[in-house]
This record gives sequence, C-alpha cells and structure tokens, in this order.
Amino acid sequence: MSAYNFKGLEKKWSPIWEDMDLYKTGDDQGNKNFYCLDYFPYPSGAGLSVGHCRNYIPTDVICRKKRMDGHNVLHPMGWDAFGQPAEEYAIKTGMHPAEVTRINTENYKRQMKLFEAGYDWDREINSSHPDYYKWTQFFFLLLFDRGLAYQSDNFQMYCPQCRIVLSNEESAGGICWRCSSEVVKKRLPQWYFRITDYADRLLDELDDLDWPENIKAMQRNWIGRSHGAEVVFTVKTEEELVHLPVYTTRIDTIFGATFCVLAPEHPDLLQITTEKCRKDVQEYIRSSSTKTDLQRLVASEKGKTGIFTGAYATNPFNGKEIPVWTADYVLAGYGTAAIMAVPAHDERDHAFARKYDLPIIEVIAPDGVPQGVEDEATVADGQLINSGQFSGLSSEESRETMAEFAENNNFGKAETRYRIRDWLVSRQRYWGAPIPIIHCDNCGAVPERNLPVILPDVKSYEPDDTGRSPLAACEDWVNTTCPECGSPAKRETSTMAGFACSSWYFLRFASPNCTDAPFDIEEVNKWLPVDLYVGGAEHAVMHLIYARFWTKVMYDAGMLNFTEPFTCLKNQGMLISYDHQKMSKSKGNVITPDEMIVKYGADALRLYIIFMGPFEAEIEWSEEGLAGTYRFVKRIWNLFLETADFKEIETDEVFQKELRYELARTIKKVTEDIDGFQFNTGVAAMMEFLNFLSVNRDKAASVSAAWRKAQQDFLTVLAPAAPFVTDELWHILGFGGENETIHTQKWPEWVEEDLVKDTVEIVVQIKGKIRDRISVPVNSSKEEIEKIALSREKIQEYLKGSIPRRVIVVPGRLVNIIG
RNA sequence: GCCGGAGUGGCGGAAUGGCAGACGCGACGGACUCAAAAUCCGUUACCUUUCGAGGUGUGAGGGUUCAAGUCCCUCCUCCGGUACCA
Repeated sequence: MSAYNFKGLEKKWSPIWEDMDLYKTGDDQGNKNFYCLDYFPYPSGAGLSVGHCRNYIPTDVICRKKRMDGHNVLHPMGWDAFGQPAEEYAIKTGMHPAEVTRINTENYKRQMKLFEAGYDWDREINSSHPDYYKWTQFFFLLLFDRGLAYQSDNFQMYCPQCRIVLSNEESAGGICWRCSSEVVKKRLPQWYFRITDYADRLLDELDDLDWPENIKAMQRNWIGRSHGAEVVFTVKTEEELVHLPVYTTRIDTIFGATFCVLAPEHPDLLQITTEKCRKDVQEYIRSSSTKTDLQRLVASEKGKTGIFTGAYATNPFNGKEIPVWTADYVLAGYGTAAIMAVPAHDERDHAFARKYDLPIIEVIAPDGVPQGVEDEATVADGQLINSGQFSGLSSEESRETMAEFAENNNFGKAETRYRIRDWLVSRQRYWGAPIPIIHCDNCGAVPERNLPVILPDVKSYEPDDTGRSPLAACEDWVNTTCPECGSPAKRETSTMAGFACSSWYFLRFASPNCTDAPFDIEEVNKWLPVDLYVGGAEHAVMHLIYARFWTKVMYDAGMLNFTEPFTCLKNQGMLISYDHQKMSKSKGNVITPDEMIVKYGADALRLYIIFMGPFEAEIEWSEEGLAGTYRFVKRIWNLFLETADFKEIETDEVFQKELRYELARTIKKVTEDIDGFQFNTGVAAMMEFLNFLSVNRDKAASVSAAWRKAQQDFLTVLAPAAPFVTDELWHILGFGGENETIHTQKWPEWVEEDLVKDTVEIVVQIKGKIRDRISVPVNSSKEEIEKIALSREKIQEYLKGSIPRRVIVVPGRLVNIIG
C-alpha cells in the first residue's frame, strides 16, 4: 500500500484537469446557468495570504458542486489593476506600472492555481488594458450624455499622505480608506457623478436583495434619507432682504427656535454679517477652514465654538427676530448649511445655548407633560406647547400640518434630504483610465468619442501638490483639436478613480472578448445578475454602491433588463493571525498558502479553510487545526486503500442497513450544508462518516457492494473540497476510467428510504429530567410509546406508584411525564 | 449616542422549541517502538460520589411552555459600522 503523497498528486492532476478544460465555462443547453463571482482583486505586490483563501476556496467549492449538480458555471477571475500602489512603486523604482502589474497578476494567478481554484482563465480580464478601459471611458460618456457627469470646484476631501482627492465614501469618518490618515479639505475643479439622483432607488431597491443585514444597514445609513422641511427665515441687512432657508426634521419645534446658525462656509455669511462683527467672523471662518472635520469634532467635545454675526433673522411662523450665529458644528455640505437652533429639544443646540447664554424655550411636552429643559434637551416627540395656533397638536401631526402651512404661505415646504453626496470620480493621477473629455475655449467640455483615449507613456509618474496630473506634462498628448469646432483644445488630464473600473467588470465577464460593445447583451442576459457574489465587508458603501448605481444607469439607458447586479451577497470573515492581529506585511505575521501547501498539501488547506468555523465569522489562524484536516485526508487515504479488496463472505444485513443509513445521512447533510454555505458542519459530517467507516473497517468485506458504494459516494461529495485525493482514490478504487475524472461525475443523491430506521431510541423524562431510554419500533403510536415508557422499572421507581398528571409523547424523540 | 451582529468546555465551534457541547484542536492515559516521531485505542463541561449514580450548567435577571442555548421583556459585555447629517 502506497503512502499518501500530496505533492505527487498535485503534480499529477493539475495538468490533467487543465488539459481537459475542467474549469471552462459550461454551455449545455439543458442546464441551468450559475454565475459565481469573487470581488475584483487588486493584485498587490504582497501576494495572497491564507486570509484571501477564505474568499476563493469556498466559492471554488460551491462552483465545483454546482457543476456536478448539472449547472453551467461561470466562475471568472480578473484584475482591478489600475491604482495607486502600482504607481507608487513605479515612482520609487522607475519601473512602468504596467510591468509592476504584470508581475503581480502572474503571482496571484500562480498562487490561485496552487490551491486549485478553478477559474475559467480564458475569460481573464485586466482593467488597465485599453481593450477594457475603452469601455470604462464609454460608460463615462454614457453618464456625461445623460447629464450624470459634471465638473465642480466644491470642497472635496484630500489625503495628504496619498496625495489624492477622495470621494466621500473613500473618506468616511474623515479617514482615508487606504492609508488611514486624516483628510483635509481642498477646492479643485473635479469631475463628479450624480449618484444623488439615484438615492431613492439605491435605498428602496435594497429591500429585496439577499444580502447580509449589516451591509444593507450600512448602505441605508450612508444614503441617509430624512424627511423634514425647508423653512425660509429672512435677514434684513442695510441694503437688502436676504432669504435664509434652513432645513429641519423637527419643524414641530420651530416656536422654540431661539437663534440660527450658519456653517462658516455658508455663501451668504459675510453678506449678512454686520460691520461691527465682520472682523471676528472673518477670523472664525479662517480658523475653522484650517481644521479637518475630525479636528473640528474633537475640539467640539471640549465645547462648541461659534460667533455672533450681528444679524437677526425673522422666524416666519411667529415673526420673532432671533440672532444669527456662525459655528462649525453646522456642516457645510448638508441641507442648506444653515439651521434654526432649538436648544430646548436638540442636544447640540442646547450645549451651544448654555455656553453662549442664549435663551431656551420649551415647546414640546411628551405625553402632555413638560420635562423641563434647563439642564438637558427633551428630544422625544410630544404635544406642542407655546406654539401659537399649533399648540395642542402632537409632534407627528404638526410636522405635516406645519410644512403645509409654510408651503401655503410661501415660506417653506416639506423636503426630503440625503446624506449621500455626489461621487467625486476624477483623480490627478497617472495610473488610471483617462477621462475622455476635451476642453475647448469655444465649446467647453466636449466628449472624445474616439475611444480608447490611450494612456500615454510619461517620464515621471509623480503627482504634485498643486493638483496637476502627471499627464499634464505630456504636451503632445494634451494638445489636440476640438472634435466639434476644430480649434486647438486640451485634453482632460485627470484619470478615473479605480472604483469606476470595478463598477461594470461583472458585466464584462459574460463576454470578455466582445470588441464592438462593452458586452454582448445575449450573454449578459444569460448569466446576469450575478447569482452569488463573495468578498469582504469593507466595500459596503464604496464598490457595492457604485456598481449598483452604474447598473441602474445602464438600465435607464436601455442597455440592461435588470436593475440590481448582485442577487446574493456573502461576506467571508476575516482571518486573524496567530498573534491576534490582522495579517499584514508590516506586522510580519502573514501566512501564505504557498508555505502551508508545501507542508500539508492543497487538499488539507482547502478543507481547513472551510472547516475552521462559520464562513462569515472572524477566526484566528491555527496551524494545529490545519494539521487536523491533514490527518483527516491521510486517514481517508489509508482506510480506503486498506479496504480496497474484498473476499466474498456472508452479508451482514444489520450492518449493511446501518451503513446505508449513515451514508444517506452524510450525503444529505453535505449537500444541504454546501448549498447553505455551512461548510464547517458539512466537513464535520464527512469526518463523522469516516469515523464510522474506520470503526467498522473489519466488517467491510461483509457488505462489500455497499461498502464500495459508500466509498464512491463519499469521495464524490468530498471532491469539491479536496479535489486531488478524491480523484486519485476514485481511480485507484476503479470507479472511473483513464480519461474520466471524479469532478465531472453526477452529484450523488441520498436514498430517502435508507434514512428510515426500524427502531428508534426515545428518552423518557420525568418533569423534564431524563430518567431512562427506551427503544421502540419507529412507527409506534403515541399510546404504545407511553405504555412502554410507563411500564419501565426505573420509571416506576421514580413515580413511586403515583399516577402521572399528564404524559407528553413526541414520537421519535421523547416522552415527558409530569407527576 | 445610533445601526448591525455576537456571548455555549482549556480553544475553534455543533444543536427543525424536544438527549447541550457534534466535529476538530489541545490535554491526559494506553498500545506499538530500544527510543522518539508518526499511527492506533480510550478519557476529557463543572461539582458530589459508596463508581450504581446524583446535582449544577449555554453573559445576568425575570417571563412564556410539559419542555428554552433557541421565543418574549429588562440589563451587562464584546465585535463591526457610523458618528455634530439638524
């Protein structure tokens, strides 16, 4: 008997499967189609760690099972290749980013093949290739033509560390998503996509998606729809009447407004400021402009700051004049950048009013009882008091009637606002898809329809702090003629953020070689939307929201017949290193699949990755655990070879029945667990079955046919998780011929009748405590079971002759006697 | 603060309202061996025990139920997200 030699098996089988095109996308007319997609990876120089395996191995297992189930499977892989790290490396070494990318993708691909992830490499795509980014540019123009791309020089987030502007999604919490440094505000002309136009649909269409609840919650939060009202206050300056619209979700508290606050960035701030206050206000604007949002927030924890403008605004509801302040606790980018402050019923306004000694007027009484508002704001809804004609109404009804009242009197209306901002998509960087726009003095921003706009070679990839792209230095390329009027014009020198490339790649995989369109609609309709999308949770409000947005735009343009790209989404849990920290190159605690495969083999690694715990759970790496699945594989090898040959002996009917029962139970469990993403318990079921076979190995010959059937089915259900050892044993044991492979066999079905036992053990409880166990025929009636249970000697002893008040019988499970 | 999720042995974790701790790791004992490794067999929640068994136990406290890790209420802790969004 030969010893288990995983290296030999890996060397032998990989090329054989490649020759048979095992992973080629299926195309059988009668089969259902299944599109399984992994997140578009950025090929980093660090290569793959075992953490990445938690993404790629489970999807591979699913796809292998789906193929055996009779599905056409599309499981592609490609590279989100544009981006900063390749460019940074190029800046440091002078190597072209394309070359850096080529080396890194080759390494990723090599590693994926090491653990035998079965991708259809004929469909490999690379977003930095002109054949691909031509279509990214095409979609930019689609958005442009539909009025969804525009230029603006609003404030934007800038990461000084990465020297790059960021979208709001990329700088959530004032922190750069890539390097975690604090972002600052800059004002540069940039390109935006009007994602806010789609806010309602992005929010409402989340409901029906089979996505993790937390991801949906994050998107809902991020979109942040709120229903409120805009109310126009007025300020009389010496020269004119300035309208000052404020946004509030609590119009019911408007009689309690005792001052207004404008963000320091508010456009009308200096206009309304009185001469006397001007100097101080200017100084306040200057000092707050130097702070990051994060610094403002931190500073405000010690106490909010602000300054009086000298102006007074009139509350249209009661004609009262209240002072106007500026303070940086009011955000520039939200609502109207101006608020009415109601210190009695808003914590922030309360803190501000206390600090600057502004009046506090109580106007809401929860359940009709005023709570007092000197020490603390009352934020709960209630009954309106001190509110003129509206007094006595509830908060809820007054929000409606007061908004109507404002509208009827032309000083306001009900309004819905969103937290989400437009998507800042341009980057002053080299390694990205050039934005296909030409700037002409006569015609303005003109689309370049002659695509692709090829990224030219440049001498220096270095971005500068002035906001000029490295492409700007490339004069031959920049200077062109206007496609509309023919006069000299200049190309847009910024490139698109990487998230543009990944907003449509899932469509490209359906027809990766399509040349006259971004995709072949027939192929797209055949495969999409994606049936199963798997990746980490970190893209909840970045990639996943952008991709949904582009899909809806394409739908509106009549290019697609679906509005959501990803039907089912799963997030794998993080893999924590042995030192309880995230794996990272800088911490030096990265474990690579390469070293583990050398030590234990690909099958053991694959099994461990799916067995270590629930798919979504964060789990700590344990090499001892991997050694455990390695032992499991080795035990299969030894036991199956040991029981490979039989001499005919008399059949052991009892054991045969038991074996069939265990086999059926195992097939059922493994089938249901892989389908339900419960790989860990599926593997456990296979381990249990092996334990069962192992304990009964001496009976193998007494049930030879059933034993062989058990071996065959066991290998087949194990094949997706452990492709090498199963194919080898399958051949050694003679289940398939030379040109066959276990991986194209039909997924076994369990025999339902085998799951029916003759007798079943039932526990007998007295008042919920187990006192005895009885074995009864499986189809015994409740009465029969009760009779047997009550007649047991042990039970009689416990009952001591007393007559049970009640007996509950659950056939097949238990008897509970209540004394 | 708000939103989402989770609290079960020494550890990772199992359990359609019906035998808590499957499976794996680790540990302990044994077999094999000159010895070790590997392998195989057994034990392994806690407390008590006359070794038959008895009691306790799923973050805490209440409740529903014949029966609760599972359902309901209150609270605590941890993880993730978000954070002046008016």
